[in-house]
Amino acid sequence: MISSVQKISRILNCFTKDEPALGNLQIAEKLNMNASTVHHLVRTLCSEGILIQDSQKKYRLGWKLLEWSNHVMYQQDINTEALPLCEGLVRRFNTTVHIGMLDSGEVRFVLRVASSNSVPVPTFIGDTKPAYCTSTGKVLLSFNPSMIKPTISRGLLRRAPNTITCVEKLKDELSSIRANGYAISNNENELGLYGIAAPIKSYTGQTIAALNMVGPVSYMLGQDTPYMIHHVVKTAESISKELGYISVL
Amino acid sequence: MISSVQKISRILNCFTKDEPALGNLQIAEKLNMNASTVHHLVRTLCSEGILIQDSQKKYRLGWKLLEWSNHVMYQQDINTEALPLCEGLVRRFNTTVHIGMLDSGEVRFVLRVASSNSVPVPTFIGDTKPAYCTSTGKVLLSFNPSMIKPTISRGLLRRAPNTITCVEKLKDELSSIRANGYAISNNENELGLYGIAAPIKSYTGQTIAALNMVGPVSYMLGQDTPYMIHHVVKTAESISKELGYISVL
DNA sequence: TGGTGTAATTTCATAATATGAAATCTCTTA
DNA sequence: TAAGAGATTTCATATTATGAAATTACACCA
Repeated sequence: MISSVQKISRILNCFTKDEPALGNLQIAEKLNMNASTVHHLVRTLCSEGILIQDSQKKYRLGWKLLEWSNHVMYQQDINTEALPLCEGLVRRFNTTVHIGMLDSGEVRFVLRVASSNSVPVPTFIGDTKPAYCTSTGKVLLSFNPSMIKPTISRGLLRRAPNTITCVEKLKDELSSIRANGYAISNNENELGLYGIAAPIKSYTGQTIAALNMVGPVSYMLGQDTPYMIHHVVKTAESISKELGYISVL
Repeated sequence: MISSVQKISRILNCFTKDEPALGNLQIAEKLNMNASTVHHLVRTLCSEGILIQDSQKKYRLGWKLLEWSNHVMYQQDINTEALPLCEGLVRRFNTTVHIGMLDSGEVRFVLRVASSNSVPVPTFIGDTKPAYCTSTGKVLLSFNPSMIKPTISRGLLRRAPNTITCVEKLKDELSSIRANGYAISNNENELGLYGIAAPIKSYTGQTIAALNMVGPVSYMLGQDTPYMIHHVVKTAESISKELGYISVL
């Protein structure tokens, strides 16, 4: 049994950066659904502003999604408080900056800031990545120890040359991250990427999110890395100070 | 007959800035729907990431909406190209800046930039306002003459002391806006607000959106208004140059 | 510890809505 | 202007959503 919610979700998922506009038949084919069924759904989605139909009769994601996304709680706070600080980092280092949160034992990216100068990095808002082999995830785990066991129990698969696949080594790594106040990931999740992450804390002291800056290994190591780390940590601290409290995820 | 799309849309619309978290019964009451019906929908919405359930069992808008909103076509381009320029305006003048597009004869705001220093202005992304009595709308109308007639035919209601309610006067106003390259709205739509708007054009020369800067009348007239206008126009031109082409709405 | 109240969640027979094959419309291209 | 491709509509039927009532979960308090 497939519910209407799932059908709608699938339809909206058809639209991507590479295919921002789709015709009725294109959607129906992609989803292996009947064209008239899709048509009914798509028409109603249009009438709600969730899709719009452009001049070539292709459908596109609509303004209603913008409206809703602006009410997503953490997004509100992040836009007001964290965005300008993240943009500062991007400008200073020509990198890509993310904010990630733990979601069911994985890292979910809720903010991404890059510019046309940023060294390109393939990440997307809403994506998840494993927690044990990303700088963001390791920060979140080290400051949320209750999540360590469930993460480990799913297994530590090798994903890149330096992935930590030994439970004991991971625990040691998380301890030193907790001690240092930041995490590094160098070729641990994706070949060629180097990330720095630091905790963002609420007023209760709980680490609710992590600030992350990524770039190609060669680029990042060609910079003054300690200086970068210092700025990531300081920025995360500023965000923590400003954010106050977020209760979600 | 009420479709599943509408039901879902209504549920998501329940979540606002003021009520970012709602329980099952709260939603059911608001919508006058059966609690178990709402529950079924809400559960599936959670499993798709469209809602999330927080630690107090309240539901909130979820990360999936962020993901989709990032694929909304104009949002992509606007975030990359226009956002930094808008932020520059906000910083320089301590105002609130919008980008609006024509949508079925009304102005739909697709971007809003403000800061904690901005003089507060009550506007929201996704909102619509009448075209004939807002600076943004007047710019869009004056550069898209085919929309003038349908707008007028809905009537020109007085909404504030200076609303233009005479068709001839509006046509004159639109001509001079076309000649000047910018529009002013002073107490025309909302009491106490003063707006400046300038056209954003695609490479075809078509005006596809308008840049708008608003503030309280007293604040705006206390500044160097011509200087502000100059900057709004210049910024809109820069965005036009960068944006290239947007085909939606 | 147990009792009470509130809200979330589940169940399942029934009511209501979604489905899809085929017909029709609407462009675009030759 | 004819042919083709895709969008759109129709309507009898299949499928899914609905909601009253039962159950569970949990917080608060004596």
